[in-house]
Amino acid sequence: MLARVSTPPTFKRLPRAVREQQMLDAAVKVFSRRGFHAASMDEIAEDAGISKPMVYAYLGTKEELFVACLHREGTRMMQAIAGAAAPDLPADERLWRGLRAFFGFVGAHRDGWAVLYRQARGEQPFAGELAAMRTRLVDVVAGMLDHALRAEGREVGETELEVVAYALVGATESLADWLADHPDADPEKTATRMMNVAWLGAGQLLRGTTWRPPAS
Amino acid sequence: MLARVSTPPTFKRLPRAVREQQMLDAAVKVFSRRGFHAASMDEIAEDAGISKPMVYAYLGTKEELFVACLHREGTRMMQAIAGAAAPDLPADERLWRGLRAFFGFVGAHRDGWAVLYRQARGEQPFAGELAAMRTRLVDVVAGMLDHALRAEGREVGETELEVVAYALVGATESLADWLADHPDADPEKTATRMMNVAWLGAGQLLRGTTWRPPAS
DNA sequence: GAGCATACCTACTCGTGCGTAAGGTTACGC
DNA sequence: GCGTAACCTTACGCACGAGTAGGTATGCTC
Repeated sequence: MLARVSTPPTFKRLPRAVREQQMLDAAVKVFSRRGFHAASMDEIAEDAGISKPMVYAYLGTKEELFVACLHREGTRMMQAIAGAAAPDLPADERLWRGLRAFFGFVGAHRDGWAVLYRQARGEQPFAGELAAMRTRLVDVVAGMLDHALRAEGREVGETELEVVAYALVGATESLADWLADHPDADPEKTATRMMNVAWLGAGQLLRGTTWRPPAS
Repeated sequence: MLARVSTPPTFKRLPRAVREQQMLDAAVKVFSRRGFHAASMDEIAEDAGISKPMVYAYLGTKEELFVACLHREGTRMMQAIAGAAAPDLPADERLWRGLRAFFGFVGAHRDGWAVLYRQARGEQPFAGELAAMRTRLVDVVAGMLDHALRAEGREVGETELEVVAYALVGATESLADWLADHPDADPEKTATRMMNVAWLGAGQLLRGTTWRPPAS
């Protein structure tokens, strides 16, 4: 009450949709800085310029809030990538565009997405959420490889394909981390480097060249 | 006291070194099942067949305990890999042996190491610990690539090298996760697959072949 | 300008789990 | 056979943070 006197005009009453976005912004920021567990609802509320019960009223429990963050950021990323992927282009062109979009997105949301991603990997409750996104990505990549293979009349076992896709996605994530940790690095250039590793490696595989273990 | 009567011979007094290993075993098990935060010291103590204050007396706080786990498992892994790396072999042979040792290790410690690794990525307090191990790995790989490059009279910028190494390490970790999630998958085969992607891709790069972005 | 819904707050409860104090028991040296 | 040191216990203090109860202000509708 006493404090109220000094801040009468500060409290703007805002519509729900706006406040929800502010809360999500704050949540992403705090979660990414502190990690899921170390982040407190109080801090998120304070950072959003609002009180804690409002967060509960709008976004639910802490876990639900985190999932909401994951969804918003994940959806944004998927859209950014999907927007760049014209399905009737040659495989390397599609891969290139996808990678460029992906690294562009990570570069623009450094502490946003990459760190949420890191977070969600460990925490049991969200392993599922994240695994789903990852699986979608792997499937997309595997599909692309498969498509390119069939176009050349070749074919490869399903597991084989999945594993290669897994490796590529892993390499890409790893470079995304690297990018997030190097604020002055160029996303475009990073995408090119990834493309080099991925395409030369995968390209060889597509052409039927394989490496065989020595007889040891 | 009453309970004591029914269990007089149960309590073996064991030397510190033995108990410490038992505690670490239990800690690795519980941390990997529950995750760092969800794991409770009580459960770890119970699983080790000992009471909580003993854990504190020997291994210190929860964070210190986790770091101790990380160190033990990390050291074991590094040794497994180092033991397989004769420095005077050709680069692809060395890479192959390293990968085989690595996947062999992960295969043998599925819920041990791979999951701790996943854990440590997110949690702020351990980002440093893990980053150090990762950096060592990246340096080893980068050194190998550099060595192979110079042998062919070629040379590449330092960042370039680091990034490629980063991508390879990321892809390898990703496959390690895949392996940990597929209990009946063959580590040897997984290593071969990784070798395919890595070596064909890196091999091309070594030979000077590079992919260039289209003029868009 | 009464009524009603929505935005928003302060100030609590309560569980959980880290870390510890204080004391009991076994082995071993002398 | 007795001290002493290491081993091991039960039982607690205490902080922190998720989630809530209950109340106040604001604006919109008729």
